[in-house]
Amino acid sequence: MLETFVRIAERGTISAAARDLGLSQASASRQLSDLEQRLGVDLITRTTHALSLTKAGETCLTEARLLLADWDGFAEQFADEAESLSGPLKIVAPIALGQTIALDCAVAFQNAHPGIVLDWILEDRPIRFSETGCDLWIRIGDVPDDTLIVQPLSTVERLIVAAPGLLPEDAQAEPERLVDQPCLALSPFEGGRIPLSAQDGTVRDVAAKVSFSSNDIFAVKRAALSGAGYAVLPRWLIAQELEEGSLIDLLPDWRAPSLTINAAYAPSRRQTRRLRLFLKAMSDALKG
Amino acid sequence: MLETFVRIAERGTISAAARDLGLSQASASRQLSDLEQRLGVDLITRTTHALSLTKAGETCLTEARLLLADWDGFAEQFADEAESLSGPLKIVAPIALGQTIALDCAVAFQNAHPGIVLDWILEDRPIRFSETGCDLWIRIGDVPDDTLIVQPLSTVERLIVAAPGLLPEDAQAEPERLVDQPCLALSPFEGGRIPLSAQDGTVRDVAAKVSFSSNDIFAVKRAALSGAGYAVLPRWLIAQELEEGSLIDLLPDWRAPSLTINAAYAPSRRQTRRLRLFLKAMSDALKG
DNA sequence: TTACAGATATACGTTTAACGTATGAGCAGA
DNA sequence: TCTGCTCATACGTTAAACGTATATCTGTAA
Repeated sequence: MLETFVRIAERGTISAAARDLGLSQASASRQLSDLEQRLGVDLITRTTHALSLTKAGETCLTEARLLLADWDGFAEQFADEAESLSGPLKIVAPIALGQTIALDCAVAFQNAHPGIVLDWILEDRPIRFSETGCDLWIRIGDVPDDTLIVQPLSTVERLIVAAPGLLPEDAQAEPERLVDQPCLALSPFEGGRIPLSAQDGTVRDVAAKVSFSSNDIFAVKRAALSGAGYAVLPRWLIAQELEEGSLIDLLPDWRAPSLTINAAYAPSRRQTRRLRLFLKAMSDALKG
Repeated sequence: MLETFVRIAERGTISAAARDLGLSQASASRQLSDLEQRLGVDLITRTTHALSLTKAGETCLTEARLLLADWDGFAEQFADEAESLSGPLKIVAPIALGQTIALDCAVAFQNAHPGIVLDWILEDRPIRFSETGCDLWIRIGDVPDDTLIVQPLSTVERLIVAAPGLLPEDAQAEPERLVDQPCLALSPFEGGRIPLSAQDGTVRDVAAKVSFSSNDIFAVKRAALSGAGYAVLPRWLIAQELEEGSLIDLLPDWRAPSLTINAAYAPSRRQTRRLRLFLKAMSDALKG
């Protein structure tokens, strides 16, 4: 009943929700009516071709999701630990991360637990998490939603790199060597300055001469590989290139501020075991 | 289903729970079996004449109560504000408080909302709240259960009083005048000293010569009224006697440490409206 | 020891609630 | 206008839940 309502709200149509749940359209429609009557409020205003949540429907949706998650967690806590995991797991991740190491981890998790059905959504922009029906939101940097529980998974080391030849390799290199070089920036890049810090805590600001910027980090990486300039890139993205030597660490003693990879989820009283274990797996993978 | 399980656990027999819920004994028994099968765990070990919760049953009970409370709160939040309150409200209160002003407040609340069914339990000793099935626990002083949400309702001013004649009334009286007088103590009374503080913050410890002690505050009050000595009593207990003059404030400038009246309840995501309003009424009554 | 009162679990027929199919009406896009 | 999709309602069917009846067990009192 609650599940049907949530599904209807997510899919935007009663018919689609009914198909999802293996119900007839008539049943889904009736369940929604019943719920509305039981609560004494209209939840969804229906025209024949478009549904929209009422004000009460909005709050009902978020509350219902929490309630369902609580119930899932409740039922699951008694399940035998040895029992295999199963069930849906819908996750939003940053695009670049979700195409590479996070994806590897997720796929490995799915292989280890064949009963799990992963829905892997890539999206860099902030989302209204509660409206997405997702179980987990992986995000680099702050999570702009204080209704969620945020758990840091790992930190991202960011290096100044370029293709060999742009500058000679130099273990003692100082930040000032960057000022005349073209910078390949990941937009939005604000302020035009790159704050760098050394291992001993010294801090230095370097002006960046941006010659290329993109909102796609793979494009920035490719530009760097082609020798177009230097870029600030996370280690996980360029680990292989560093090893191969196709990119080199221009300032081995200096690092751009590290970012935090956070995991955010709805504050249900007891999270499902599959989410708990997925979080653990992801945390281990990102730290290792 | 969950409700049936909780009721069975509370009543200790399936038959009684079935009667409470208006079900046949067979249905209640089957619902319990179904729940156990669904969770895959034995919740209650049954012999023909006695039930006892298993380990899993214990945790299931507390979780189920929270889940049910959440559901109640969920369903209720859409109810029309104008609708009258109804439903059960089971409350544990300290004996003396629950026989006097708190009782007055509770009865007034019940009169204002005839649909409410109050179950008013008086108990001074710490309880295992989650095992009682209560909605609210009113307690003077600390609440020894950190799984609960604690909300201070009011503070209790405590005066040094005695019947007239024990000592002459004296607006400038100093604590030292007590040392030779018999003290009527509420047990447990530990340390043998009464810490007093003046309005200006001055603190003074007075040794108490205990000649009488009781675990019943009404007995202490009565002993004081009979002139047996002085006592430390809360203002709400003796407001009328002070007005009549049958007890007098021996140290008008000094007070024993005040206590806090706390309200504690289970951390459900959304408390029921009746509990919320009762708390407000009780808070107003105790502060006024 | 025996009888009884009160407890639980199961079997079986019945009632009730939920479901699916079918149908009519409404709206969008071709 | 026509087609394809939507939602709501009516109706017959299916499945779940319920109650009655029954067998069994146990603690208590005769």
